Amino acid sequence: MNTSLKVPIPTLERLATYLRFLIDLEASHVETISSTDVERQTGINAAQFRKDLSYFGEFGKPGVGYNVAELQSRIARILEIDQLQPVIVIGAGNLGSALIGYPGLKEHKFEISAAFDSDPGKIGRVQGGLVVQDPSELRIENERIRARIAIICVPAGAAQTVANEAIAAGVRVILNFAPIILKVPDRITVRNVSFLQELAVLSYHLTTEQRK
Amino acid sequence: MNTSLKVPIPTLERLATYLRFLIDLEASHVETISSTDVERQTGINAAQFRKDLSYFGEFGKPGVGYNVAELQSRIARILEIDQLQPVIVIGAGNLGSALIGYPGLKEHKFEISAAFDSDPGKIGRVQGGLVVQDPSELRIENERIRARIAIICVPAGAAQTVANEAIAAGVRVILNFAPIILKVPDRITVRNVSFLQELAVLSYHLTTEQRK
DNA sequence: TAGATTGTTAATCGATTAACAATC
DNA sequence: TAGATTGTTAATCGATTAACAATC
Repeated sequence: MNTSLKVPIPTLERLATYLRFLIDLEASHVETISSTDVERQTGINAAQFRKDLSYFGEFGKPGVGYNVAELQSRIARILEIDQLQPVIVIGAGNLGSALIGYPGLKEHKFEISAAFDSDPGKIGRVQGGLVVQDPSELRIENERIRARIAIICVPAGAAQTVANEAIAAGVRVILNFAPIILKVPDRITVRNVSFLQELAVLSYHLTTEQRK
Repeated sequence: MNTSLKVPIPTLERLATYLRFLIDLEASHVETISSTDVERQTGINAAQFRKDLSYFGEFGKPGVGYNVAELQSRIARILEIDQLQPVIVIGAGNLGSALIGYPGLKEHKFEISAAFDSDPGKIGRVQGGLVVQDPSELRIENERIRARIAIICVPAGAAQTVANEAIAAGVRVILNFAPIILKVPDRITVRNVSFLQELAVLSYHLTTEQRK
């Protein structure tokens, strides 16, 4: 095994893809799979797959392949998706509501434990079984919930402020949907999701015709 | 200028970030900006910024910097975000509805021109000014709309089928929210957005504590 | 044993960044 | 002219992939 501590981000992203794929395989009662099978079915290079796994140990049997159930549960453990993880959502607009109502999260052990919004018209309302709260409650609420993950779906103008509040409340990683670059301390990890960025890249591809 | 045709994907992603940033600068009446300013305010390396732009031409004046308004409009042109682009949304559940109702899209010249869903309970209903249609209408509808961009927000099980239908209807690039790897012809570009993948990567970061 | 497939090393490829001559 | 900053080349860094000995 590759004892180095530096796991490339692309490797982590693919790990999540493998996990999804393995869950589907298990549902279709496939017991064993080889790295070549993975390549055929996902398009991810077989050597890449093996290399990705090598950061975390040995998972297969030479000449045989990988046990689907075992690999699945070991990847889940690596990604800490084997135990329920509380998450807070800040911003209960269209997107926030969609996330709160998304059943896939719970299936992957992410549980939305609280929702916040500064709109007085939303505070106190119930969404997906949660009462929407004022962001000023964030700190006190999170003493109880102890969420380390926050999802930010507020407009760009409010994002930095709520990010600061979330961090003060003990959040350590942030999934940011606001189209803005958040300034955070080094110890905090942020991942940005931007529909507009995705669409912009696709839009460029339209101009150039071909490309794989 | 770097006449090579191969623009790295990360460069395109950053281009979208620059565009957003420049729009904000323009709103604050900043007229000129240097690559060092960009680094200070976005965290993106100054050389990187200059290199990214170099794929598309010359944009600045040595000793002076870049004209914000001009750079903004030229990047918009490169990404084809200077003219209204029709988009179809397939899947009008929580996420699909959120996208249909997202004003940021129109601001960036993406116009959702049709929405489809196979749920009979949704077909015929109006959402965000659009009548939800049966996916079997996709082909005929798109003869009129001529959208080349489709956003897929159906469950995993239905995603490949609707992708095929979208492609048959003339769609050339796909933004896929379904947690599945779509099989598409080489000429089609797909970008995947996966909340679960994002959360999984963040979840891993929690296990390792530090990291930037 | 022969065939298959792993885990890992080494080679390749591509993206980031530092350095600097050219230019305003 | 002196100072600032560009665009681009070259050096560095990191990720992908091919190759293969080890192993079932």
